Amino acid sequence: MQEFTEVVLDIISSIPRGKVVTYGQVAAYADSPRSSRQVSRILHSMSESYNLPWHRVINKQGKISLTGQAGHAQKVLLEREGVVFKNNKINLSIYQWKIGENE
DNA sequence: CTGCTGACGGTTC
DNA sequence: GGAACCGCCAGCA
Repeated sequence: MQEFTEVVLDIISSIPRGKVVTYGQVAAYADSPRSSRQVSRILHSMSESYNLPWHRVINKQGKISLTGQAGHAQKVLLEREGVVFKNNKINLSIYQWKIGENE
């Protein structure tokens, strides 16, 4: 068992292309189901310097939490990976990745 | 060390 | 069905 941050980063870097995960999923897998906020915090902090697919992390609403430029960029990145946006939202039933299932 | 903040989630009203 | 509130816990000043 590593640090919360370590686990989160590991998960983010393990998200398969064309799939997405929610903050709650990552937090739960990192042994902190209530730390969904920290997930976003880590992403924002680490993804700037690391090559992390932060755009594959969204909220439970299937939407992008960010607004404006950043949110738009994330949408574009996901669409490039084959993710289809439904009314500016993602169908989690299809694109939500099961952590630990398979890469 | 203390306190505040926050890409959110779940529950309650 | 939707809005509001609380909880949670790692970073950072």
